Order: sequence, then C-alpha cells, then structure tokens
Amino acid sequence: MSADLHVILGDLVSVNHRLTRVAARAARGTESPALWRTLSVLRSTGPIRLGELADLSRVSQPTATKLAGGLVARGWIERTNDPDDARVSLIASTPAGEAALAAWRAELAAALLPYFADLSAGDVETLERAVAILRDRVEATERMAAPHRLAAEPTVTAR
Amino acid sequence: MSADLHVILGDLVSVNHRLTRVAARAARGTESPALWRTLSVLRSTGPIRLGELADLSRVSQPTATKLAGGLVARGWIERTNDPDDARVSLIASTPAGEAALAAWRAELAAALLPYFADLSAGDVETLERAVAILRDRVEATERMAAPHRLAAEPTVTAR
DNA sequence: CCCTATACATAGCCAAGCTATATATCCAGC
DNA sequence: GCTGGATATATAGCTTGGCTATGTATAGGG
Repeated sequence: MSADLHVILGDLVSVNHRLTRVAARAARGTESPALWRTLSVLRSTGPIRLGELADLSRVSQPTATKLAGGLVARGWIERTNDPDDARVSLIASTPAGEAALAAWRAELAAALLPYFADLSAGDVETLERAVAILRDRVEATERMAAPHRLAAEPTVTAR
Repeated sequence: MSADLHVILGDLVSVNHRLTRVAARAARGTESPALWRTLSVLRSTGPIRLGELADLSRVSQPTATKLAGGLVARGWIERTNDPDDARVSLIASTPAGEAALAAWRAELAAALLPYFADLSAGDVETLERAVAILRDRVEATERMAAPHRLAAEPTVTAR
C-alpha cells in the first residue's frame, strides 16, 4: 500500500531541496544551477524564443533575459533574430554550451557517486524509473504551462 | 539493465532543478524554500546548535545564522543558550513552526497534485520508494559531513 | 495611419548563498 | 589566575537568481 500521494509529494519536494544543497556543495566551484537548468531546457527543446524559454524554465521573462545574458557572455548560447518578426530573439545552445553542460553533469555525478555507490541494483533501477517519471511530469507541466503558441505555430524551422 | 549510475545521477539532479521551479511556481505566495528546508532539517533532528544546523543543511554557518534570524522573526524556531557553553545557541522548532511546515507541505502537495493525478499505482509506488532512497542518502551524507570539512571526493584533488 | 497587442529589455527590489573577518567564550598550560 | 590558541556564532560585503512594474520597439488590424 502506498502512502497518500499528498504525503509523497510533500516528501518529494522536501528531499529535493535537501538534495539540491548536497549537489551544490558536491559540485562546488562550478557555475550556478540556474544556468545549467536553462541549458538543460534548451537541450531538450532545441532553439526557441526567449519567452518560450522563460515559460518552459518556469521563470519570469525578465529572469530569462538575465540568464540568457549570462549564457551569452560565456559563449554557451547564441541569439539570432527571427527574420519574420523583429521583436523575437531565438535562443540556441552552442556546441560549447553543450560541452559545458555535459562536463558539469559528469563532474556532479562523480561527486555524488560515493554517496550512492552502495545502492542495490534494485534501488538503482527504482531511481532510474523515478527520474523518468519526474521528467515526464515536468515536461507535461511545461506543456500545460505554455499559454503561448504551441499549436498554430508553423514551426519556423531551422537553419 | 540500468543505465550507468553516472547518467542517472546527472539526470536526477537536472530533473530536480526543474521540479524545484515547478514547485516554486505552484506554491506561489508562500515563504521561501530555504526556510522550509531548514525547518525540515530541524524536524528530523530535534534541537541542535546553530553550527550543526548549518552542516546538516549543507549551508555555510553565516547562511544558517541568517536563516535562523528569519525563522525567529516568524516565531517558527526558538533559540536558547546552552547552560554549559555560553557560545552555543541551541535551535528548536516551535509548535507554530511545525504547523507552518505542515501547512506548506499540504499546500504544495495540493498544488502539484493535478500534475501527478494520472500516475499509475505502480508509478506512485516507484516515486515513494525513490523518495525513501533519496532521504536515506541525504541523511547519510549528513552523517558523512560531520565537522566543517566537506566530505572529499575519493578522486585525488588536482586543483 | 493610428491603436492595441506582443516580445523583449530595463529598473529596482529582496532573499539566499558565499568568503573573510570580528567577537565572545572555552580550555590547556604555566 | 593569566595567556594564548581553538571554537561558536555574528557581522560585513558581495554575487546571483528570483520577482513586479514599466519602458520600448515591432506587428498587424481597423
């Protein structure tokens, strides 16, 4: 019998906040989580406009502007103008950004590994499935949260 | 077979950061996560000194001082002097603090519930077990992080 | 052409994190 | 019982990430 989902969700968020601190200290010396989070979103979506990035990252538009500034300064994203709409700024991660993200993930995982090294194979699989579930939910909420144009968008492609 | 534990840990932290944003927006209008996290730690440990609270919360001592100030201002913790050592400040959560924490968890869970309502029973149980695993690891790292020293990586430091 | 809506930028605030340093207390040794 | 180093917390000052409110430029329909 599972406990009430309410309780599980409360515990989930609590343990998340604590794990965030463990990860922050384990991967000290690296850049801030917000930048990695933003890069992660970009990686899963491909090039998008700044407003969409804000929605999908679950931050306000000004916060996305600020984060984008930091990412541009580090050469981790590129901003290009939409030829069809001069107001729009398209954001895409650069190869350097992808590489930096991968390096951060590797460093973080290496730092956390000792704490998780003695997990049983079953526990590892449980974690893996839980990550998949959570990613699915987070991306589902992204879809719910996008009040903008996801439907009638002609999907201006690529370049 | 499960994917490499490195990859799972990287994904775990990534999805955690994203989930944190979802939770922050879902539970809008409430107090900051750091205060709840601190109360959570106190709840699981009972009364402890400020320095211990900093270590267990995985924040620096000055940060713990600041957080404790906010919690005292809200009446959610009490500070008493250690009769045996005048330097020491003992921190304990108040009933009001416990109640506020419980209320926050309930509100947060209610806000997140719609996003998780359609999970299968098996997925719910996976989440529950994952939360238990993570809590166990987080508390294990607390034990590892005994004094001011951060637990070192097993790899040779080459900085 | 205006007029409104949209996309992003700017300004200005606050919280949370850090390092470095100051203050107060304890304790060991003399 | 003084002195000096160690320990517990406080203070100062900075950076980043988050927000709301508002400004500016462009799009697009009367």
